[in-house]
Amino acid sequence: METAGEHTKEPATDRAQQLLDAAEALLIEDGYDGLSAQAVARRAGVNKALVFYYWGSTAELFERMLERYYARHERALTEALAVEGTLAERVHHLIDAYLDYMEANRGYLRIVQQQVSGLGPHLPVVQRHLGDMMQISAGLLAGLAPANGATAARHLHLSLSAMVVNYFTYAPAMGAAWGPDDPMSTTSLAERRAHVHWVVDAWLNHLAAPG
Amino acid sequence: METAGEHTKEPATDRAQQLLDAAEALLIEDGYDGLSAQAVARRAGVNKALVFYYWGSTAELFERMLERYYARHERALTEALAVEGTLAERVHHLIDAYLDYMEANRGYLRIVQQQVSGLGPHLPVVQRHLGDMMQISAGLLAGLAPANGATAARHLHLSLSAMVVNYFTYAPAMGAAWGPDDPMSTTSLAERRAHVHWVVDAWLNHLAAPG
DNA sequence: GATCGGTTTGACCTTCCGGTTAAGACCTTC
DNA sequence: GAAGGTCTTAACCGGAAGGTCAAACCGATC
Repeated sequence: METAGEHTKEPATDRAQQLLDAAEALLIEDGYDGLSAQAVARRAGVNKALVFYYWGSTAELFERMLERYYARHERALTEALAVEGTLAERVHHLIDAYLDYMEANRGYLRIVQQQVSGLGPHLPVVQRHLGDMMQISAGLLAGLAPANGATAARHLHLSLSAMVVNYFTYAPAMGAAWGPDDPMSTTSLAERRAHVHWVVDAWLNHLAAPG
Repeated sequence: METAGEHTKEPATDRAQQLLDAAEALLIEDGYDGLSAQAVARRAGVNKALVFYYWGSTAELFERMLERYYARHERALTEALAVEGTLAERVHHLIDAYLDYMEANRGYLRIVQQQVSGLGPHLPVVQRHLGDMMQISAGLLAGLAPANGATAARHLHLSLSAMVVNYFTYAPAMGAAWGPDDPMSTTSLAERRAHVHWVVDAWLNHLAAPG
């Protein structure tokens, strides 16, 4: 009887975590295409067969990585929502948490985007969590967007998320066209943060006085 | 001496176009991962070797497909910009053209997103065009966003593009969480269109009277 | 020191990938 | 109908992928 090879649940062994971390590092460096049992094992300095011994399959390993990302993300957002304040302040808090998390977890966006746009095998997982996070965020936004239709909370959520997420995806990919500064530098990120906050203020303003 | 196998320039043969179209159809159905010389050939009903006979390599075929998408997209945007009107009207026109193009070319977004987020082999091509389109759009937006910093034209462009693009990427991926209606139905798309227009109006409003 | 369990490894299997090649089919043109 | 280019195909190659397996390792326990 194996101890680690229980593939129905997630193994919590040191080795298993080590492989998970190796996969995450690899994802950040080489993208999703660079992920393979061979590559993960090499990165962790062990034999390829260990990946299957601890995780059963590459699919389960990658899915676990995805779940870990989502768990961290949802916790970050929930914590941000727990802070008291006016509705506007709470939205600003949410944005900050969102940006902070993206900044600290560069591989997260990559794998999610990859799955969604590439009809990847883990799409159901992504789908489920996208729904969950929409509920979290839309619950707050519904407070300031009573109307249905064009200003429905789901639209606001999607746009908010889009403005945050696409910065990390596209600003670095624009190269010199973005500007002289590195989009991932502290000052650039602060500028983007200010932009998103400004947009939200514009929303609030326009919702209050749509002239 | 070959006639079609001139791999330095793009072949314009019927067969070559047929393979290109097959690749595009395949991209829409199965995503970028589903693309392979084998799959493209099978889809077109011909032998795999023809892909290499006409295109030299799968990389060149896919790159040509990408270039074709971008050429169409840039033409659509340029045409939209040629329409006369107030600044606000022209921005609304630009949004409409953007949305129309995305709606009509579902594979486009998929391959671009895939390349950018997956550090794909065609990233340089994407990078170049992202820069070009930024110039096109930012040139217009600069007229209404004089300020540097948080409201710089490049931020407005990125946010605009994000709100359009992410709808097609994420709304369908949210499943039931998005709502009862199919996000790609005519009425849903019209609602999204109204949303983006509303956001732009909010921007203009807030730029004029930032209180 | 023999045994026993969990751990680790190298060697191997199948499948699919991009790509090549030699030969056959086809279609003009003389 | 022979010639010669164009088009198309089956067969093949090397490499890398996911995955399996039996054997070797190794630290406990008796």
